[in-house]
Amino acid sequence: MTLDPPTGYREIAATLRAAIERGDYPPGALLPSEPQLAQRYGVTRPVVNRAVLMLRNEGLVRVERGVGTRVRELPVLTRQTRRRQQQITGTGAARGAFQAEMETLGLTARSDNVIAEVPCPADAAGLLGVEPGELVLARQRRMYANDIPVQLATSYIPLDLARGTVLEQADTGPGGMYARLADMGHAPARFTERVRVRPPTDTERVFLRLDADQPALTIRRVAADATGRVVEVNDIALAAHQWELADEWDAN
Amino acid sequence: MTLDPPTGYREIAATLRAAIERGDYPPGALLPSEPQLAQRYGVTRPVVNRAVLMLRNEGLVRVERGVGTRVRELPVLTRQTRRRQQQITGTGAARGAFQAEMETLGLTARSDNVIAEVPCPADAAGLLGVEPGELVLARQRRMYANDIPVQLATSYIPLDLARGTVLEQADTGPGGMYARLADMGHAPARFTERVRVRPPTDTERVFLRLDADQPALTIRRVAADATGRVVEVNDIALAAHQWELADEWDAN
DNA sequence: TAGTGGTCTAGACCACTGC
DNA sequence: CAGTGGTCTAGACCACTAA
Repeated sequence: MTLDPPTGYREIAATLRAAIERGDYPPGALLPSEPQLAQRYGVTRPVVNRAVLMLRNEGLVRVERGVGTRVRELPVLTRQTRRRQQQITGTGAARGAFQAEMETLGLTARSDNVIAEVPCPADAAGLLGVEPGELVLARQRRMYANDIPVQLATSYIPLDLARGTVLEQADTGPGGMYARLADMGHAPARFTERVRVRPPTDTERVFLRLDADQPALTIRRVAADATGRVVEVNDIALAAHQWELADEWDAN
Repeated sequence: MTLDPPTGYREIAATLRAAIERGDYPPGALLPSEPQLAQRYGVTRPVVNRAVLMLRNEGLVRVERGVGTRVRELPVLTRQTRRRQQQITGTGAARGAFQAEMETLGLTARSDNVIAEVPCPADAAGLLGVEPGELVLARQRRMYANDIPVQLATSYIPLDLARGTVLEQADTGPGGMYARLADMGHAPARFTERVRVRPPTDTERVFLRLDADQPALTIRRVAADATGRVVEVNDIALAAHQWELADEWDAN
């Protein structure tokens, strides 16, 4: 236990972190300005800025330019693995899973879609069996909780499966995309998911309101039909500080 | 495309990142010193330091004090979910799973154990049904790849189950800890895993050689027996940049 | 001892915001 | 306009490492 004033940007960061967790600065509140903090702790502003940077990287606070530094507002969100989502809600009900989870937390869920034919990302081309840069259908879903962006999911589907089908429409009907793929004889039979933590892409950083130093939590799901052909690659991006991934299963 | 010299710490960071990915600085190599980089880019050293900080937070480089800044040596490691590990290797073969994965990558796996009775961490006490601070058995396993620390896993087991049993020994015999719990009539029947990204604790930071700003990827697995009693809480900590989590399953 | 990064001072100018 | 954070200069002193 130290009663001395905090020295060094780490101690200043720890002091601010404790104050936030204690509730001195509730969610949505502004921290004192950096000049004020600098005077309070007897250091120069770059030192305070460095301390605040730690809290930003943790996702504890977020800067609004020209306004100030604000305490994070949303609680931590939980995402059940897709495998669990299917067990609980039946195939293809990702939309419902997001809605349900947000409602559990007392949050308002909202999402919108952007659908376009785009050049296939290089790291997905091999999986989808197309040339890098070849056009594929991209279905991007942007999800919000209390109107705060929290998740960005982009599905890539080969054009020979998607073109001229309802997969090019915003509403894919009952059972969603996977039910339509099943109708076409390409029911997903095997899924893989890979979770990574990495710096956000520019798209992810802007949409998820991340700093350049804040990590994105990413999930790549690959769906293959019974023949082993990959029919969908789904790239999901989350703010790492904002989410928890959950799984649950029985022994054997 | 810009041919101008990089300006600002972000561009300098991007330049260095590109040089590393291009192989100009191979794994294990030292970057030029910060004074050298400052002169090269026509900025002061704090600016270079800030650029290098970005690369450190990404896990791309690591500082050795008094020596220099070194490019990360290990490739990205993969961890199958425990559920998958069980499917593949049978119950309780986590040790084998780590060994096998490292061998696949051509790395040498090693691990050691620390076993002790410790006060139960506050956030595990409720799950284990003990008072906060009450003693529980802690089995900590530290894992290395090519002698580089890569994973720290700590199991907490209630003392009334563990005391006087082989669970207090380093070697728990064939089938491992879960087989012994089964012998005692407390076979794990239901597992939950929760994945979080957060700043490392001091213990994690030191063991995993993380900077204070680098995130840890953590997994908390809870094992309950058939009666629903929690018989183990396992906290796993990984360097977030170093690992990929993988899962795989069949539809329905 | 010389070289490394860790950290700080005491300024400064800038873009952006809300009034 | 004043206030916010973003970023930089031009130094400085420190602890640590390797020789």
